[in-house]
Amino acid sequence: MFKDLDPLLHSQLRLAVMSLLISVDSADFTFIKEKTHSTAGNLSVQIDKLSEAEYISVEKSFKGKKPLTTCRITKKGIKAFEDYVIILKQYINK
Amino acid sequence: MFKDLDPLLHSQLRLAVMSLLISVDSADFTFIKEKTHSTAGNLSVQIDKLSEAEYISVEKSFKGKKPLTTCRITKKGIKAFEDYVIILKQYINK
DNA sequence: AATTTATGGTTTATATTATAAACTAGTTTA
DNA sequence: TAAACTAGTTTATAATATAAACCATAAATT
Repeated sequence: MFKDLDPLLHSQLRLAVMSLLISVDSADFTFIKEKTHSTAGNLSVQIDKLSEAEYISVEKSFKGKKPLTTCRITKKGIKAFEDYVIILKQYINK
Repeated sequence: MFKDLDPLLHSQLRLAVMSLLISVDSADFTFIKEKTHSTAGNLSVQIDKLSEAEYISVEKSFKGKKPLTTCRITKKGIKAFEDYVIILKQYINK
């Protein structure tokens, strides 16, 4: 009971990002920003953290002349998310 | 999708405390401390916060000659916990 | 052509939170 | 009677989240 919750995932915005990415192949910065109702600054920081932990991969390219940041969840990220959910359920199921 | 998570509950220790209290009539400080593997200092602070929000009620008395702090979840706390769980599930169910 | 506005972010500063360490007050044990 | 223990609280510090300010380029406006 009450195993530690991965602090990287136990954050509203990072959890929302992971939740989003787990159900799509990839998503770009603007899309994630809209879906999560986050500010660009906050999202930028949180994407960096998830990326540094290798929970997601980030690819920077251009769409026409505009920069495009594309995110994907990694295998490590999927595993971490699934583990987090299992532990979290111990807290919320009664 | 991605409604805000009550920041008072989206904290590992406070969530553990609430999770514990929701399934018992009452619990004292030491019991909660053991069950949640927390330090007394941290637990004291977090109990105060839950108490100030009126998510729990705190009663200070004596067991023999030793101080005894007894905590109970309130109706407001039960409601907040239940709401939190509903919103959280939107993040973790795919 | 030069200023303004928009896009797609990053960096930095600040507010909030969590945690640990130190402290209080009294009790039990050696 | 001194040391160690119980049951906490308070305070200081470290970590985190968030907001505000900034940067570079592109597109639109005057």
